[in-house]
Amino acid sequence: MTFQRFKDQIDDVMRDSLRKMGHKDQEYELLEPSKKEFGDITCNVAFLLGKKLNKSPYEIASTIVKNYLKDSIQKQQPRYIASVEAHPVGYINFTVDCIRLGGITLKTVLHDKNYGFVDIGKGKKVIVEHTSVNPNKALHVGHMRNVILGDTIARLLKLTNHSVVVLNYVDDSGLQIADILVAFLYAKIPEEPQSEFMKFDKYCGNEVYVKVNGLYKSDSSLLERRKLVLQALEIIDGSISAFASRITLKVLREQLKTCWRLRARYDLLNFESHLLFSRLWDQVFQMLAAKGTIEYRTSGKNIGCWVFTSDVESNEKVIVRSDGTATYIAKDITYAALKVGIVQDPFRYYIFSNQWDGTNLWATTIREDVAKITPIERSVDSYINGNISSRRHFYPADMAITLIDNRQDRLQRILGEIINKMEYRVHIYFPLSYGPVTLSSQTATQLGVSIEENKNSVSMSGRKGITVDADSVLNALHRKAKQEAKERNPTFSDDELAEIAEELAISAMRYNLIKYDIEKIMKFDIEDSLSLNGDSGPYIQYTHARLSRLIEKSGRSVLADQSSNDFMLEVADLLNQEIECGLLIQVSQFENIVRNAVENFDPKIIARYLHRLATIFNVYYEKIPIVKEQDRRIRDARITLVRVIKITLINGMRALGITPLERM
RNA sequence: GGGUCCAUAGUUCAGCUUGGAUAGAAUGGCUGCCUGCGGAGCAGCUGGUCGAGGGUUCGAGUCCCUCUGGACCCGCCA
Repeated sequence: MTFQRFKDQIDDVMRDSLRKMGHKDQEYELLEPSKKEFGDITCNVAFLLGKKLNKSPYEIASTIVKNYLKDSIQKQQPRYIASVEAHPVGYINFTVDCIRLGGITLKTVLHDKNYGFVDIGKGKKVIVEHTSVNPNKALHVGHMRNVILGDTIARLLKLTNHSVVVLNYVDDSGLQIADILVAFLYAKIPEEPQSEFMKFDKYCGNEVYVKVNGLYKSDSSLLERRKLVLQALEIIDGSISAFASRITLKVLREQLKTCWRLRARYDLLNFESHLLFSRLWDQVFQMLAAKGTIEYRTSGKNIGCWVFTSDVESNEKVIVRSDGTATYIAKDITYAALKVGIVQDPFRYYIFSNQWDGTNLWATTIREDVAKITPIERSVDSYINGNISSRRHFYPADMAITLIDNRQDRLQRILGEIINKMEYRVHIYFPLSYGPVTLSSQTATQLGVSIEENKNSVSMSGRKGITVDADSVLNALHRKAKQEAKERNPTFSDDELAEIAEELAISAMRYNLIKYDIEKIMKFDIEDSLSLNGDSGPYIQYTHARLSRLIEKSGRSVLADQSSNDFMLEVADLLNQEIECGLLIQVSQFENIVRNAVENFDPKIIARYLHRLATIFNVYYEKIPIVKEQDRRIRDARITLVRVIKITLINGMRALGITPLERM
């Protein structure tokens, strides 16, 4: 902890002073001042005491400062507080000793490549479920928000020493899948897209699904077919199931390509069909019935059903229909129960694929024996090569986080209630809800969607074809970034440019999807999203490239041995410009930023921090000579500061899944 | 009908958890800054009755109430 040392010290001297004044239990807050001239940390205690003592805040503040605080501060060793002042408004403003804080910050960062990633998790196991898109369509930008938020949170948790398992739930047995199957089997819609450039996931979602939904209106026999298909999906070894498996895996592979392209990763694919075949629900049902969590209705509206009565909702929720079949929330309960260990893991696993980061992606299977894996499952992925049927330990976890669209909040609350009644550990099941993505009116108009006069955004709808798929946005970003990179680096080969462009596209997309408040609806505008300037991922990368160039040009340091303690203070002493102090303070706050982001599951905090750090550095770069500085010692001190900023920036980028570039 | 959430520069958004000093970014528009460390940058100007009204408070963008406008949720569908 670096900046925290300063804060802790203020806490100490405040406590000490208040105790001596006879206000031992007086509360107060240590806040970040709104302006730089008000110091580095400010305390509001005089306002709070003023109320009690009926005196003016300034009077109290100056008494505390003069009579108590100054003495108390003198005794601190080492002293991080440089000065303290009672402001006429009533605040007590503390200023940090930049040399002491700078010294300890430089030392900490230079000795720890993982600077900032404090051990918050202590090995605690966390399951993060994200993506979970029906395998009948291409991912649109709304899905991408789920993917990127989930992936970033998983990264943050992993970097802070949580044991993380990332799940992707594949709903391969619902109505939407049946639609696609009906289209191919009975509606004469070809199984292969007309154009070889059309991705299969997009083909299914944008053409097949839309077409078959149109056909239902004119040909009601297709609806009958769909009913039969739905039933057939529940037969383990049926031909419909096998066909369904082939189609959904084909779509899934295309979806995963998009997710992997954005540097998301998973540990396990959980297939809904396997969950159903496992009969786990029967166990869960027995437990719920035995505990009285769900009740059988013998009269009233829901006669013949098993229902759950919420403590907070007025309407009771049907869990088992009067015909004995379970409603869809049953599988959510089952899945949640599995995640938190209420029921035993029934699955076997096989390696579905290798991923971009070198890790294996596993998938569930309900087969006990390698040989029984169907040729279809096998052929779909050549990576399998017999490595099937391992027992793995994906479940249970100390905490299960699920990324969900906030339109499902109500349902998830009920689910949470049910889990809490089965499991004594609280907050173990944690739905993390985010606002859906809507399209700006401009973007909607570009898609040919007519919008009402007073509306300035449009909800996406797969059925109506109102979507912006992730691949198209990425491709557009890639093209634009490549063009710009080429203008700046005319000598680079096409491959080099493509590589850079891809990293810029990924970073622009990822940054854009996490920078907004997680719980708020996000308006997506295709033009805005293509921006590579300002508050964006590429801006961070640009700053990193600048830092790299400076280090590259710096040569050998004339300063003392960099591992010594004296070196740190020597360097901090040379960094006596105001903006250098500001940069050191920023760097020293990174640990607190990470802690904040993890505790609130809020990646936006990291993005805002990186932007601020990069901005201050870019101002520094404009104002102060670094490599050009004539005094060798000052020059080398500045290069040391540059190195420290670079490490901090890189670590923030690691958390966000943005690649630091050397050139762009 | 019941419930959840939102409203802050032309636009997109921070700030609200925990009330405090002159409400911040980005973008757009206008204007400067490269023979110099990377101009995907920096500096300046422009731009706000914090939806409206009331209340609590020494003090409200922030807390409470009412109203207006908007989004979403509430099935023996998934």
